[in-house]
Amino acid sequence: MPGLREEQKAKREKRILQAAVSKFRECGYDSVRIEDLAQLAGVSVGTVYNYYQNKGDILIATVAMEVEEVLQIGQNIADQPPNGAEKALLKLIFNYYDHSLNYLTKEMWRTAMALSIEHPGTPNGRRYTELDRRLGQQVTNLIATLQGRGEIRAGLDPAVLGQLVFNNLNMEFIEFVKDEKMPLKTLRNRVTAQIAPFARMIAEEGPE
Amino acid sequence: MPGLREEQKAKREKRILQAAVSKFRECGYDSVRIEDLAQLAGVSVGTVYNYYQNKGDILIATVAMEVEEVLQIGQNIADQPPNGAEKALLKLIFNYYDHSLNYLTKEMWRTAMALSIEHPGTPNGRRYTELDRRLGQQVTNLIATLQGRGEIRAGLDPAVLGQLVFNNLNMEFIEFVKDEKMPLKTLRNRVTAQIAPFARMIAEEGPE
DNA sequence: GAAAAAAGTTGAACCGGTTCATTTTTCTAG
DNA sequence: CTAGAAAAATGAACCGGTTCAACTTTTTTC
Repeated sequence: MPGLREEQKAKREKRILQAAVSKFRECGYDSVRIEDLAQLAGVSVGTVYNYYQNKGDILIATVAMEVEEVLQIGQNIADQPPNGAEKALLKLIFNYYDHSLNYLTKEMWRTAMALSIEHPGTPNGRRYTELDRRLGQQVTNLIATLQGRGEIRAGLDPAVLGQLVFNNLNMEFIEFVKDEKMPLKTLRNRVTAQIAPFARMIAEEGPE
Repeated sequence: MPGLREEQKAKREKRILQAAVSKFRECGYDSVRIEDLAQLAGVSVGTVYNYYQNKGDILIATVAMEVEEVLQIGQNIADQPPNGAEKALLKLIFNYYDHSLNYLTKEMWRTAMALSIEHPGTPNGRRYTELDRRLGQQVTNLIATLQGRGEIRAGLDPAVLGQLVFNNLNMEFIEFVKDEKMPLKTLRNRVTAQIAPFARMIAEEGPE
């Protein structure tokens, strides 16, 4: 049997996370105090710290839920991409972008990214970095699939191209969340402007 | 005449910045307290805040000094690049990388980057972003110069290529500072692996 | 089912960045 | 040279994330 203790632990952890998702979205990460979350979840401040190492940890947990979701969808796209390097790459990338604000605000993304850069060795930092790695891997997988189909030049290393594309989509996403006023459409346009010529180049047959 | 007040203000600001550069390098950004800087600079805590908006502001000021220096050197490279897209791009990029740890530690870079992402609207955040923009512009300028020489395909937009290259070198630099153990050599190798094939592609003549 | 052990909860205290009312220093007018 | 104004310095107090010793609840043992 599960045991009373385990049951209550699970319930508390969930309540804290739910309080966080709702409060962070409503009031913004910075202005939400641990005390607010504790109150909403019906526990004490100390208990919050029994379930999460620190404030950032709570945020990363919510970000992880979101990213797991796009990774799931991305899996299908990477496995069965549409024809054409440009179309396939943009489909995968737009999948990431279009879901990015479903549960998270730009401020939450900024904070999560800042955390992973500032404290890369902490569990939170590592967890976010690991999610990034899996996203990058998915891009590489897509490119490998396209190359297997003969839609990308044979001489190019999928891992290198994948990293290049991922670095780019990630950096553009950072610029997107840094600017509260930038609409998704602009992000899509910017990345299209960069990926389109790149896709053409890696798809072309070499000169001779 | 300059006036006693102005003179003392300049002297104090400089002393605070010097205290910061030395303490941040020696003890690490996080573990240095404003009180430590104040003490070393011979002023009170409140006075530090008269000269800098907050702790991050002091860091950005030191980062800015470093970046201004590489921008200076980069100017010459962008104006008179060596022959060959790959060689020219890598020369500019390695100029950035090789100077990056002259005055700053990886921790200082991480904190500055995190700051600019987390608080993009603040003066500090904007200042760092502006430095990034100028670095990116320099890459674009280099590519435009190469294109003018006929070393890069005429059909490609230098601004797009520049952004693509800069996004990549910037992201790889972030990975570099996130990993305390990664040597500069590894960073150079990683970025070379990505820039080399890219340079070949944008230099090639198109198919027909 | 009672006692001891283990696990978990609690909130007051700590810490360091930041603020601001007060005091000190410098400048200006007469 | 002095009084008043302007500018700047000061450090105690504030604030919120984090810690931890004391307390409560659950589980285990006999």
